[in-house]
Amino acid sequence: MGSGVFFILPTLRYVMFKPISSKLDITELEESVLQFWKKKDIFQKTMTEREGGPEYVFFEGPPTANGRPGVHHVLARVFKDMFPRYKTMRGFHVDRRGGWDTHGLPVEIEIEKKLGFTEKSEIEEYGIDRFNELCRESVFTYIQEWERMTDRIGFWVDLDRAYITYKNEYIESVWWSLKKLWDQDLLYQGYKVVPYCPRCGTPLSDHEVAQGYEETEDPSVFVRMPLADEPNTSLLVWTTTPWTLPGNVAVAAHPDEEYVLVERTLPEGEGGKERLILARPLLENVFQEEKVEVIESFPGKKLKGKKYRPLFTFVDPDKPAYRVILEDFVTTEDGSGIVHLAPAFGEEDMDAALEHDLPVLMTVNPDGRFTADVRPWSGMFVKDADPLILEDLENRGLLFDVRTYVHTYPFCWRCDTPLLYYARGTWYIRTTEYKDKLLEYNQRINWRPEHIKNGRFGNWLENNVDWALGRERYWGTPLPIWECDECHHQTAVGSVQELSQQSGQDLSDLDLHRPYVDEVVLPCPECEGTMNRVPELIDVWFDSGAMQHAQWHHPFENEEKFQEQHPADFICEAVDQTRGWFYSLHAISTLLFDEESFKNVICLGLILDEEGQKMSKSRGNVVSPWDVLKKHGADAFRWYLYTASPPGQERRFSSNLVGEVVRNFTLTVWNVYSFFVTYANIDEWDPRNEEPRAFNPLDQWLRSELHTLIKEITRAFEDYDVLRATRPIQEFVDVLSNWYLRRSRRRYWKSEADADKNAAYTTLYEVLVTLSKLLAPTMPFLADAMYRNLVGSVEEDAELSVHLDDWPEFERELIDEKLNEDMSLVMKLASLGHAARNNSGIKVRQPLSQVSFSVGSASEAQTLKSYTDILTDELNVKEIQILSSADEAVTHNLNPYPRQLGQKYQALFPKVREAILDLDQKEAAEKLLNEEPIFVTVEGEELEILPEEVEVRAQAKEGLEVASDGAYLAALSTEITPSLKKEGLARDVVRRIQDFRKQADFDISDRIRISYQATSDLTEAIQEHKQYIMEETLAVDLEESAPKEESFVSSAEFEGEKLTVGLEVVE
RNA sequence: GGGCCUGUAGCUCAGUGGUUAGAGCACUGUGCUGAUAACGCAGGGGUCACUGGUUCGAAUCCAGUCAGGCCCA
Repeated sequence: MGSGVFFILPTLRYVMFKPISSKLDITELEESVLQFWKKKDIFQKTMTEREGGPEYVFFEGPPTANGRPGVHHVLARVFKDMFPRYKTMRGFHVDRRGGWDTHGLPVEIEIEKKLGFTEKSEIEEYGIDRFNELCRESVFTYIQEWERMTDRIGFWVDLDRAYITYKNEYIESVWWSLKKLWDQDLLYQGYKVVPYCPRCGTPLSDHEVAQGYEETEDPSVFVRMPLADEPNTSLLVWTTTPWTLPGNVAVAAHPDEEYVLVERTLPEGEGGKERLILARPLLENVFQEEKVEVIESFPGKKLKGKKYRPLFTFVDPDKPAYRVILEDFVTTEDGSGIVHLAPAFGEEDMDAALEHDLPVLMTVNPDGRFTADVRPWSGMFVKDADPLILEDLENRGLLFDVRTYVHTYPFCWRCDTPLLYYARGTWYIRTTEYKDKLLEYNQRINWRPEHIKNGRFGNWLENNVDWALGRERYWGTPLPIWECDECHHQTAVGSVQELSQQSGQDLSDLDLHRPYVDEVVLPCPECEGTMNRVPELIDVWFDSGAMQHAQWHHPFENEEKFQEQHPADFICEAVDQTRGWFYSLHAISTLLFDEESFKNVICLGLILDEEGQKMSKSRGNVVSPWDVLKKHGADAFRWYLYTASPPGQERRFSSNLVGEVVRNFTLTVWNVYSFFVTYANIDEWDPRNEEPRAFNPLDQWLRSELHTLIKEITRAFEDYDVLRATRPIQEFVDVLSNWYLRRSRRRYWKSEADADKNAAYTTLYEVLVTLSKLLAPTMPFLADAMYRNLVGSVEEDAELSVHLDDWPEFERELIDEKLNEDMSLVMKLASLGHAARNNSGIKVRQPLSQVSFSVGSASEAQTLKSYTDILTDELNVKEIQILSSADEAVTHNLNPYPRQLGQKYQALFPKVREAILDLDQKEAAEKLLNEEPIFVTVEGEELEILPEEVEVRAQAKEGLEVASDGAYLAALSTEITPSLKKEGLARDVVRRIQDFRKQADFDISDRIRISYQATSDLTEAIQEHKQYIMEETLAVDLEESAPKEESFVSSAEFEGEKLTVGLEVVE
């Protein structure tokens, strides 16, 4: 033990490091680190101290604080946290501004529920002003819990300066961007087909629609649409919604499917024959048993542009209509392969209408009843008119067949009315015009996981449709477009100032929300009329996507800040944001700023519960982050999320899995750290000392591994590869604790303070300090606690916190790959040695004379020779031997490596393999082990087989305690001589006394006196190894006598011997 | 219905062309320990979702099927 201990009283002892308990109280540690950060303003300092450094730009995707934060929010937040922390340590300045998303339907629904509303109209009756006030209050219902959670998990984001989407300045910036789009003619009014409840008179959101799918039976109708230019020939057209037929403007066929013209005989009484066109794969489906004659067969393309006579002519189309168009969405699984298109009542129909410039016939009123134009059924609910429409067609000979069709169809979740797909006028952003740029700029983004780039996100951009911006709601950013009552002239307003000017009143204090903004009227510049704001709000996704400029109130303020902070270097959200925030950022940036919005993005998988179900409020399976935080702490929680699976993959989560991290990783780090602090303090070891250091191979190896680790981790961070930035640290800590420290332990508590000991401390110190830095971005609490004790206690000018220090640089000259490989061979052999001992049933405490190893090559044998010290010690044997193929103990056989030989000889490989196995195995093995080639003849050709192409496996002969794995084998000599036996007994004595010391609660460095009584063989062993026992147990005296009364007395039995000892501390 | 992802031990996940599929946890046995709520060694536990194909060789590549998830219809 440290020499100083003897002469200086403990209380006076100079303690370099703050003593720490070997038992870690995670919660207490983390809380104290949090307090320290707060007290010393560390987070602010990480920003201010890096001012002037290069900028690293992070965008916070704003959450909504009207719900409690869950585990999935923790997931996103810890991933968001690690890169800014890392970049800060690399010298970058990161402005980590927070944000809150505050508008939107979910907020409104909460309030509607609270007020017990079931109809939209109730909101207006209640008053939009009061309603919106409630929304405004509710969005921060849980803000304190969000702040508490954010703080507790160590997500450093500046919430005091957070942008808030409902603020006037924010809305004004959004208005500016909308005006800019308007000026570029990218904002327009058009139709969007939405799921619509005719009874409630409102469109439904996707979420609402998804709740109401039910299986239902609808008519499956085949109608004839007679071709205009070919007599007695009709297209056979299919629909399940007869009420949409008066709105028909075209039919669609698939361009590449095969279509046929058939002739059939009309039933008795109708006389004659008719010709019909339909898809060939559906012939049987349509005609079933009936025999028809196929006249002609052709691809769908041929039908393009064919004109037909409309079924109804209630409304005059304002554009050319009634022709065949080609669409890929047409299938030949149901119906006839020719689909009727009514653009007002189907999204695909509407898209096709836009693409082919077809008219849109509005034959249905918003209440779900036919318009006055549709004379026979005017005012009738469309579903009720179905049979009448069919009857009409039947009478006119246009109905071919009516069947029934069972499918899932959405119903209103409130009133169970079947939903109609119905075109509503709304506002669009013409993103399609920028499709090429959207795609081009997407290529510049580094997506994690990569497949999102050209997969989910790329496909979404490929199939880009104009962004439907309008919402007929209340709590959101109002669309700043005013329209004249008289001449319908429209104008967009891009700022409060503009609005003031145009309205002729000072509106600088106007709340830009409804209903106040609706009260502002403008004089029409084109006529005498007045202009009112259009009723729509905008999609909340536009709100959050606009944060890239709106958070700075750009362009009204902070121009420099905006330039500096765009685009983002890094953003991170879950994969469900692909078409949400990721898209809205990308689209707005592309259209407005002509560049990508973010350069790197981590797209997280969703968190599932233990059963693999999505966590959601409605399912009630949400794991509260607080349960995890209280039990296991934030570091372990974070570490689990980083290391459990690739970030992009969905993951099952449970609190227990986080507990594993604590046991496996956190505590291991802690134990190494606490070991170091304990012994360094006892030895008064000072990292600044300039005493000589003699690094042994283990030190060199550990440092080589450490610098390899720094290199790997740094590369992984630069690559946004979270698994590789974390998992290797875990592996490193494992070998640090279970190999380096296990093998080096005695160096720390031997008496001499020599160059070897100094080297051991130096190595461990460097490793721990470096680890604290490597762990800082991911385990910020533990890392800082370690750093502040290890570095802060020593260096006067040390940084206050690891998070203010620089990231470690690896030193190339310390990395020795050969050494790394050699050591892993040694560890492998140690493991085999343990296995052999285990097989023998002889405990490790019993020294044995020798263990023999067989290895795979001459160079490995060389390696083994240079590390015999480590192995003799680890395996408690006196001697290590190397087995050669000539030895009696072992036989060898050959295992041709498929990888090498298979690639080299391809189809010949099986024969090559045979030939190798046919050789004299012993002779061939000998050559290969000496790194010489062997030769085989295959199909008359002599082939040279190289040593690296064949594995030489060792097998022990009978009668030895062995363990083997592939080429490696350990054989143990199991003879226990009387001398070995005594040595074993002495070690047993040491083991018991150490145990008693622990039981007696002596201090690690206490010197003791031992008195003992033992059976005769044991006594002999103790006497023979007296010096050894005294050294190991820190005894100043070891004598055979009855224990004194005041001493700690205990006894033990082992190996058939009895031992009683009395221990007393030397004062 | 479409797109993307996933399916490997009881659980969480590695393995992306090499014949003998791994790790950690959990379980059983055993050993070690004055840093260890640890650790070492061993054992049980697998139709690599299924079917077909390519290949000397497939968990891995291809096609299809099934199941789960997300997004969109």
